[in-house]
Amino acid sequence: MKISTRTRYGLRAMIEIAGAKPDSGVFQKDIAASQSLSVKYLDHIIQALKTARLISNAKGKKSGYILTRKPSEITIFDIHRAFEPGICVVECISGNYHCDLSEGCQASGFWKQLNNLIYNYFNSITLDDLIHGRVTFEDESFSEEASRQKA
Amino acid sequence: MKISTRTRYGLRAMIEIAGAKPDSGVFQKDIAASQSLSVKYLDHIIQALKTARLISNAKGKKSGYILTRKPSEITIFDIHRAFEPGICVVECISGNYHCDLSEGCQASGFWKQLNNLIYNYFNSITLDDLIHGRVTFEDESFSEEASRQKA
DNA sequence: TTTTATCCTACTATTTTAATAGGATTTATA
DNA sequence: TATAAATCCTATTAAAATAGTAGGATAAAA
Repeated sequence: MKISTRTRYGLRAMIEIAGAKPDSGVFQKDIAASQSLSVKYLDHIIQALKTARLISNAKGKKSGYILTRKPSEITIFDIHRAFEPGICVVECISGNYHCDLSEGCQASGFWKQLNNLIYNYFNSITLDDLIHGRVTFEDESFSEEASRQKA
Repeated sequence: MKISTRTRYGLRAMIEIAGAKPDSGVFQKDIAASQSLSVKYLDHIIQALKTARLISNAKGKKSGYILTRKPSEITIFDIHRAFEPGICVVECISGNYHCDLSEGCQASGFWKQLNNLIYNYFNSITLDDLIHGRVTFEDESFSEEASRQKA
């Protein structure tokens, strides 16, 4: 249950582009610098965002990226979809998958609900919410219990 | 964002054990057969559940597993925890992680909320809910939009 | 025409996960 | 008391996914 680093970097890149002055595009090298990534690596991430038509730029030397839509019109699901084909927590709930056991599988409903929960969340939050600090989590205790990690 | 197959099989094994007649334990070979897994592979999964003290058995030839608690007292989070150290959708929100950018990271709140959402869901559903069919998902349209997968 | 920046594709390395394998231990039972 | 059935335990291999690097083509501003 890990979000890929590409998606994480992609979201941060979007936040950075969204936060720039409206008239000036943002360069890859600046994003790379502020996020401590090589320009070459960030390149993939930027290209994925561009292919998904979330950002655009002029060609040539004076390029630099801007959003194609207002931050309030870009959901996190849109950004996630630039890097992943969709949200699918287990293969066996995707459309064309056939499972011999699915007839009586008492777990599939649980996974479908989980999938839906995540999808609805991703779809309900926009880039605008993030850049205006409307999505925060104050309670420090959550990480103790739930997000314990390998040493 | 994939649930590991071990966790999936583990959940199904728990459902199978929970669904057995109360007085008779369930054998690995029977679970393996009904889920089309080798006994050797299922072995790992069963051992993880046992280490997590979710199931127990007698030693020797007439073994066979039973739940250590009532299904209503076993949450999906308990089962998940038998296979994973915790729920952690991105490394950078776990307790002892330090991120240079976290000072002004406008994404971390989003990830923490996601983590919490999943944790609360896992914690709110019990094995009893599953074996009595209380967790279902009827709407067929969800998979079209959200869970599209690679061909 | 040189420089800056994106664009595009291929590749390598790393890590994670899935699955197999071999044999030790325990105990019912023939 | 031997043997068969079952779990227990550890090591290893195989496969897949992901992260990250590399090289050069292209476009346009200076």
